[in-house]
Amino acid sequence: MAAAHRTILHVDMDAFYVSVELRRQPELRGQPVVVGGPGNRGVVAAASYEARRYGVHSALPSAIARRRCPHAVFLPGDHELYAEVSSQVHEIFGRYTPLIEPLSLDEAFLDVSGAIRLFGEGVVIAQRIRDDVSRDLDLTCSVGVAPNKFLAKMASVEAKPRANPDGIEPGAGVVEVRPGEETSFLHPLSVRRLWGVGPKTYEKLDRIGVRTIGDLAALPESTVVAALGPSSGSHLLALSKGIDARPVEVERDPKSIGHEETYPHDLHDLADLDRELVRLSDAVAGRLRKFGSGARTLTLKVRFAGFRTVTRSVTLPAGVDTATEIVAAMKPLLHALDLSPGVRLLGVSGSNFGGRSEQLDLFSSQAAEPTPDVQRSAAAIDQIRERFGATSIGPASSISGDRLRIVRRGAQQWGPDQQPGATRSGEGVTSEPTPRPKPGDTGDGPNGPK
DNA sequence: TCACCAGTGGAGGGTTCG
DNA sequence: ATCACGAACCCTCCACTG
Repeated sequence: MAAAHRTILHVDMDAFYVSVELRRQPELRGQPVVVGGPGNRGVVAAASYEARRYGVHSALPSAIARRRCPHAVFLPGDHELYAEVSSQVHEIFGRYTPLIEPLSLDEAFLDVSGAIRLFGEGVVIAQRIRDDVSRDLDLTCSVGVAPNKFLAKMASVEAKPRANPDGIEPGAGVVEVRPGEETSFLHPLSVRRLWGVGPKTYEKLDRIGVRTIGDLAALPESTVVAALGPSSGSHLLALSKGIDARPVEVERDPKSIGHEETYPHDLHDLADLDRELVRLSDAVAGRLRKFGSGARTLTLKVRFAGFRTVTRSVTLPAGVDTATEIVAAMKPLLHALDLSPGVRLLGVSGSNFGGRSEQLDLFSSQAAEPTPDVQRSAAAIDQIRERFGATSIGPASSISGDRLRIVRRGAQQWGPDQQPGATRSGEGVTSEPTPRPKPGDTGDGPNGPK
């Protein structure tokens, strides 16, 4: 039988990317430091608490961050290093429970219900994890302890340090919401804090007089469902009462795989767009093969100058996993659009998995079925990249006219570097998907409790 | 022929999160 | 006066089937 209640931890690293940078540049400690895309079209991925005092926070456009805090040190970011450190953090979690659900490089849920006999209460485990992380990795984190994921996440926010214009308040480090305390903890908070309430949903709730989580919890389900729809409505109402039965899920298969890129300058030339389409398709195809499944549905995303965004999709009879096939499906969709305003962003993604794609072994010629050339050459490309690096080979049509280098900027994380003249060779597009900046990390930010 | 119903899957857009 | 990237989920509309 299931336990009477679970003990869930939400662990959130403090200013993660910045803190990792400070380990190798200790002379920057105590200064405002920002990690993110430096260009005009970039955003902040992480800000030190010193920088947050000036209103700099995750997802803030870099241009604004620079204005708010001109003396801040801006660093470009090193995703590979953060991933490496993240796995070391993960290893520490593993000392206490195998039930770990990573939310991003710097956040995870842990179900420690079964670890209490061995290590002590939830808060004890939380503190031990903080001690381990501090001692072994020289990093700090904040931990929420609660009977479910939602409350644990809310609690970790309360546990965090806070930056105001006047200074930095250290956080409690660990905050627990005990069974029975759910509503007293939750109800005074702004409904904006609910997981799933963004600006639009807040607007709808505001119109029916809901400001706090308590306001929402007091409403009949029919009212909430009428305002927000059946799915979101009943879900948010449950959360407002502190109810969240979602389990900590150790491994979840992705439901879509895609790449998109914002360009330092809007693209007008169809040849440029076609070339970019090939590049993105090639990146997606490579990841589909690595994942071991073809995508039946392919979606093209175009953001025009002026920010209007459209998507166009097709569903094929069978899954595909080669650049050739993806380009063949996407090109007509792209060409059917009026591209005259100029294109700011292009994206390609695959979903609806299930098509064929066994990893073909190029050099042992025992392919089970007769293999189309496209697939055999795709497998060859994967192997060459495996051996010689992601930039070693790319589609001929992704080579830009004015230089002989294969242009694979790919794995662009927080926006274009901008610098119009500078060439950038960079990492292959086939690397892992990009992480996140998160506005909520600051604890208060632009929209605190009203 | 029309209207309606329920279910399904696709297309397109929107919202939210990290 | 500036807004990245990757992914999940939701909603609405529509075509089609029976």
